[in-house]
Amino acid sequence: MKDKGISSAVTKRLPRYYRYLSDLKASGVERISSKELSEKMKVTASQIRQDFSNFGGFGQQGYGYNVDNLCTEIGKILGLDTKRKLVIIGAGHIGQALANYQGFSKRGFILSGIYDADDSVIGSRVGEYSVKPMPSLKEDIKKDDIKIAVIAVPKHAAQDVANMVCEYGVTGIWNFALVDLKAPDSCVVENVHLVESLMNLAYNISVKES
Amino acid sequence: MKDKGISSAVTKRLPRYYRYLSDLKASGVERISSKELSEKMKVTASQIRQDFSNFGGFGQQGYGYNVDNLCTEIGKILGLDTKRKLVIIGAGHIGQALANYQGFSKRGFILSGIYDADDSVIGSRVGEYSVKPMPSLKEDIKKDDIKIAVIAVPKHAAQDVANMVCEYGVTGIWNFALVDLKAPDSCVVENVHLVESLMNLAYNISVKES
DNA sequence: TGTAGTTTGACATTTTTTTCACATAATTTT
DNA sequence: AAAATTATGTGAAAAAAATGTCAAACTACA
Repeated sequence: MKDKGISSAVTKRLPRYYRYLSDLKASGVERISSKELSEKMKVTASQIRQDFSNFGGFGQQGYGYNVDNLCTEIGKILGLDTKRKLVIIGAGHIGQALANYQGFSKRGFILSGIYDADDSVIGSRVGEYSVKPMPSLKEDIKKDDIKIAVIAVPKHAAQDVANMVCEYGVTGIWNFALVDLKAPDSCVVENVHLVESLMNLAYNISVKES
Repeated sequence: MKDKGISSAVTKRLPRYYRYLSDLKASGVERISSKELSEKMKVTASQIRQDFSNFGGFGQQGYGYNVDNLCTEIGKILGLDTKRKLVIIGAGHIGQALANYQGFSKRGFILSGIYDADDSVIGSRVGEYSVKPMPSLKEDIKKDDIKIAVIAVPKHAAQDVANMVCEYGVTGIWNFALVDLKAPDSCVVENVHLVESLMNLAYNISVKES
C-alpha cells in the first residue's frame, strides 16, 4: 500500500535521485550524506532530507544514507521492483528508436512488441522485433498482461489509439504524440513533449542573449 | 531586450500555451477567453491571466485574447521568431529519430547536419542528411553559425562532446544522454531524460494500483 | 568507554507559486 | 444609446514548496 498523499513536486524528483544513486552504486560508493548528494545534484541538502523523510526516512544520524539500500527503497517507491510489460504503437522513427533502447529492462520494463497501422511496414524488423498489425493488439494485451502502451503515432491518430488500449486494459500510457491525451481513471497518462523541451531551451537561449 | 526576472514556473508553461494556441489557430479559432483556454488545458483561468500579465498582457476586457496575436507574441517570447541552426551529434537510434523529425523548421529550428564518432557510419544516410565525422564539427559550427548542439551520444562520451561544442561556440545544448551535463555560462543546457519520465509513469501506476 | 564530530529528521520560517476577488473597460444585446 | 454581460489585469490572500535550524542519535576514534 502506497501513500497517495505526497505532492508531485516531491515525487517528480524521485527518478532523478534514483538515477544518481544508481550511478553511485555502480561506481562502488557505499554511503553518502545528504550534503554530498546535494553537491552532486545541485539541490539543497535540506530538500533531499525532507524528500526522503516523506517516505519514512532511510538514513542514520552520524552516518548518512546507505547507497544500495536507499536506491532499492526509492526503486520500490517508484514501482521499479514490479516487472511491467509494454508495447510500442507506431513503428515510425520515434517508435523504432524506443524499441531499440536497451535501458528498459534495467528499470523493470519489458518490451513485448511493436505495432503499426500501416500494412507496408508490418513484418519488417525493428531491433529484435517484427512489426505486428494493429488488430493483434487486443488479443496480445490481454494474453500477455501488457500494462503500458507507448504511443508514437501521428497526432491525429493518438487519441483513438489511446481509447483503444485503455479499453483493452492497459494501466499506463507513455505518450509521444503532440497532443495531451485523455484517458479514464483506470489509466495514467504521461505525456512527453519533446518540442516543448526544445522551446524551453530556445527561451533560455533568448533570455541569455538579450 | 527580454525580461530575465520571470520565474521558471511561468516560463516552463509557455511552450504548452504555444502548442495549444498553434492548434487553435490552425483550426481557425480567432478569439479565446482565459476561461475557455483553461478548460481545454486543464489549468485555472487565473493562472493563464497571471502568466500572460507577466509579459504585459495581451488581452482585451470583454473580448478575450486574439489567438493569432497571442500565439505570435508567445512565439516571440520563446525566441521562435529567430531562426536557429542546430547539429545532431550521435547517429544512433535517437539521433536518427531526431534527424527525421519534421517539426523543427515549423518552430524556427534548422537542422544543419548530423555527426558521429564511429567511422563505420560516416557517410551513411539519415533522412536527407549524410553522417559527417566529428572533426568536421569545429569548422562547421563556426562557418555555419550553429547555435544549438543536440547531444545523442552514449553517457560516457556526452560531457566531452558538450565541452567541445561549447568551446566551438554553441549557445545551447539539448541533451539526450543519461547524465546532467555541465556547461559554461555562455551555454544553456536542457537535459531530456526519457527514463525519468517513464519512471514517473511507473510511480503513478503504482500509486493507483495500491 | 568516553568524547568529539557528524548527520539525520522534524519543525519553524521564509520564499515562491497559485488562487481569489474585484475594479475597470470593452463587447454585446436590447 | 443604455443596460447587461463578458472578461481582463492586478493586488491581496491562501496554499504550497523550499530552506534554515537544531535537538537527538549515531559514528568514529582514542
